Amino acid sequence: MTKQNEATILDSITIDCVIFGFNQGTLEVLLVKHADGISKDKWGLPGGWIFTDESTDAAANRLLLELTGIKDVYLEQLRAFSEPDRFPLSRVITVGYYALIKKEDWTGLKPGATASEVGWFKVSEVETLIYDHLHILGVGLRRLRRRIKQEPIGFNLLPEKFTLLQLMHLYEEILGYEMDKPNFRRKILRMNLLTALDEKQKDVSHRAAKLYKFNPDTYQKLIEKGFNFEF
Amino acid sequence: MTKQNEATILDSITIDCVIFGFNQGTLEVLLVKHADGISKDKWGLPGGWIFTDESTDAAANRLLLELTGIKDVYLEQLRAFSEPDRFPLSRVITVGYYALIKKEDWTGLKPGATASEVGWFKVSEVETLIYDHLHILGVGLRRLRRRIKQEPIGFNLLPEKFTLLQLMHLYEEILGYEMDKPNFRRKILRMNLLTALDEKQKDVSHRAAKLYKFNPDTYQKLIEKGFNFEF
DNA sequence: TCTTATTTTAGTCCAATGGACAACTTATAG
DNA sequence: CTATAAGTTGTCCATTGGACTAAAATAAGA
Repeated sequence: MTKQNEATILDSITIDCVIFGFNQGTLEVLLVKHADGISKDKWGLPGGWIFTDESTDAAANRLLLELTGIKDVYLEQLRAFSEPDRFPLSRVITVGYYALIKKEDWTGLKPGATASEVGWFKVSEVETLIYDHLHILGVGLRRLRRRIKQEPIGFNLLPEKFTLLQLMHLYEEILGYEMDKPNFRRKILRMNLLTALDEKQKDVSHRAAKLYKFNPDTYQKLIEKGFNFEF
Repeated sequence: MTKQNEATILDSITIDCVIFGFNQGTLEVLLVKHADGISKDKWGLPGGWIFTDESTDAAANRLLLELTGIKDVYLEQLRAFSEPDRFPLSRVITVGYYALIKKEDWTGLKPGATASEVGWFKVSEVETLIYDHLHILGVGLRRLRRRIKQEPIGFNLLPEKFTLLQLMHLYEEILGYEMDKPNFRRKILRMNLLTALDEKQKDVSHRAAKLYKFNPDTYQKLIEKGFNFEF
């Protein structure tokens, strides 16, 4: 986190991003190991500075693209984190974001990224991070838990095509409790948000589950009719 | 909005606050008229600078105390607003807050406040504000609508003692639709959040309604048992 | 072809809830 | 005494959520 161009970068404000991914039934977060500075060799959230001519939203999107090479990511601001002593060297306020990415799109660190090392970690196993990043992660997780019950954003963590059971496992992992399979099916299908595909799972040693995809357009139309997603 | 002390105030970050009040069945917001500068004589949200040794939460609380003289106000951060051109003279990011105050506590502008004029306006009738303040107000209103369904925060807008019908009217006004009296009573009383008082309304030309108060301690205990407020 | 695994799918049961509605009771000011 | 508007009780019904049972389907592998 070194400033590259004093003239075009905002002083004393940064962004930090909680990037969630879902892999084999567990919720993961992308962390970076700092290459130098006072937090050398310690893990933290990916972050960066904000150009004077861009919004924080734009800065967060740029960071995400730089770091992952992925465009059009689900991204939402958490809030500003501003404790005076949160950053030990100077007074820096950070604007936190969280992002949901499909791990299938992740092809490894983009060449030329500044961090010395990046890695995916199980959210439940992250215990220490630099500065107040553990706190920001916690806020991000709570926000995700709340949002996923009110808006169909979970699909951003799954591949384009998924089975209902995968979706249920996603909910179970994030919310932290188990669900009933038949009831889950009924409830989610009743909403008419999913399109059943003519495809099935492959390479499984049991009856292959049908694949579905989430239909954002349908969702929009339902919203306009007053539909209220709720889980 | 002029800087008073270059040395102890953060550059390029401000706070702005949407202060809601409830008066005779309508939701109101506190606005200030700027005394000078490019937005002289125009209405906007109350805002201010942040000291280098305080968090934005602390700054918002300080602002509220300076402006209203009221302590212990319900206050929640909305988020950072950061469009590069939101403030015409320079690049300023603002952290938005919204607050709920009991209008009975409001005794007029605190002497010595900087704004030339302050006033309460019906939220539904506010049409123009300086900078992006109308946008911030909108975000605040949406947040209030969402929160009031999930957490018992509406009481912060009512007097200490209130009738069930007053509470219902508060919900109706904020959410924008009418409710059924008997059903509302049943639902809210079933939650056991309210303590019935031995007092009644006075000076009404009909049967006086019983007064209730909200009990935060009871709420806390219920939360710990897994209770989930929902309206 | 048979077995095994696990999903898909259909269906039941019950308690709780929300919404709509009717109607009666009470108390207060004037 | 009366008009007023709140309090209060209760019914009805459609919907939902949760718990549970169990049968049918199908893909891989032996």
